[in-house]
Amino acid sequence: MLHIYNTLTNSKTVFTPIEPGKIRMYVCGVTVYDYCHIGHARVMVSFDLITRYLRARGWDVDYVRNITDVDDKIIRRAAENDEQVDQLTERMIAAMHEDEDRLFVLRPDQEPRATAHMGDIIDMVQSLVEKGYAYPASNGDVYYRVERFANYGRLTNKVIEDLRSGARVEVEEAKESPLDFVLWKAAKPGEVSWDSPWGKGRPGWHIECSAMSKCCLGETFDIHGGGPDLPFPHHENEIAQSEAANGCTYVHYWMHAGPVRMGTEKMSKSLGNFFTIRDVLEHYDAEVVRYFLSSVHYRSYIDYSEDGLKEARSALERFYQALQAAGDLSTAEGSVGSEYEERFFAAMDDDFNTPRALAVLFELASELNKAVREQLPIAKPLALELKRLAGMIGLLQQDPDAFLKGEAAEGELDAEAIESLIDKRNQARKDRNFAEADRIRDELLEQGIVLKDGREGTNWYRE
RNA sequence: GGCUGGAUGGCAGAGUGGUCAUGCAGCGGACUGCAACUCCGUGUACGCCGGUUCGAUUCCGACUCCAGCCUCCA
Repeated sequence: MLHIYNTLTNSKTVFTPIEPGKIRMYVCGVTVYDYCHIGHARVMVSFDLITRYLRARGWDVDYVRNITDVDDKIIRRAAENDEQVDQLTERMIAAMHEDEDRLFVLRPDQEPRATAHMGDIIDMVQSLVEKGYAYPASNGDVYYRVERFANYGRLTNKVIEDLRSGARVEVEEAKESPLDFVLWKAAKPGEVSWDSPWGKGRPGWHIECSAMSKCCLGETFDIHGGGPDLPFPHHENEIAQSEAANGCTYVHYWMHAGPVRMGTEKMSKSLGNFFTIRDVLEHYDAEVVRYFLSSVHYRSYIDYSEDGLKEARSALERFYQALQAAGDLSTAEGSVGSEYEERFFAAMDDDFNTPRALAVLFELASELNKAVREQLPIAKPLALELKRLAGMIGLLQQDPDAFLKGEAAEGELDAEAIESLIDKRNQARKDRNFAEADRIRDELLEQGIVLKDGREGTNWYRE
């Protein structure tokens, strides 16, 4: 039975869908003014693995992740770059898709963009104004009247009184209360804008998610997810908007990924201590990065480190070496019973516990290695099972040779050159000229090529 | 200050009221011409102080420390 940790109740509970067999899930996506960093990658990979797993278990998942393609930061960055807002956002969306593809992240079923939903956004603001939950202010903005919403703060256990006394924001004079947040921002001269009943302007950040999730998934849906910095105020404000406008429960399960840290601090744009996905992929294989992000439970913090990435590389080498040793699986068949599958499912059903699920896969790899070593017929079925289960979380789907041998980078030996040296070495070994054989092996090792002599000749891989 | 999480062996990281996580690294052995891979074996781990219990790393309470949110940020 699937259990999910719900931020709303701060507890793990049995997942009950609104409609049997179906899951409607909305995840807050990226504001596209810059390249995605590893923190974004964590959210992408986490919800990708969750979606893949749920589908593998037979759920019909409708996965929506929005793109925020208009906001202050985008406008500012476009001005700095001296380009149009939509030029900048198209560029960044393309880059994001490229990053995702490389990380084996499948596209969401729907990727709504704020600029394509202006009508829905304006309708919702209008409805909030009509119901008295929002008001147009003297400066042209429209604000949400936070204190009018009785349940405000329920998601993050905030008390209105505390928020009011702790308000650090400069008091915007046009607001009735410092807690009120903006639904519609009046345009400044020269800014991109859309017509509305309150004049030219653009949406505040929170309203787009309320409007787009309603449009894509309905007024009430199953799961809403996002990064660690979204529960307050973003998701709290979404609840206030949607529940006030629609008059019904917004979301049943709230899921939030944990932060990626650099040293002991959160990796974030505002601290400037971040690595973009493309920076990291310059130096590490994409599946290594994906494995690294999957090797810690999605809700825990994860420390970004070179050592962590190297360890992820070692772990994947172990898996791929086992798969490689099992040989060609294209025509293999047979089953290995349900023990591994059951334990893998039990781990994943427990709030998507990937570290526990991976431990099961390591045991499977270990048994596979034994079977290969002893040339047992169960070897290929074990390998198939390993690949099948790992595939449910988006891992181990590459060809083992491709992963282990990798691509020759600039100035590195290519496969042909390596194999020719291996032939020379094997001739030397045959001649029992071990000094020469070892010299060749050391020469290859200096290039990062590790050799492995087996029954059927010499194999190699890149470190 | 308020609200959330967390503190596990050399490192990473699960979990559990009393027998094994798992991976990396280390050590011993097998295999190998020697290695690598693989296999076998190998570790007085559970922040601190009390309490409950026959027994607590696991439950309860206090304490210390760390992180996230409370401001745009995944």
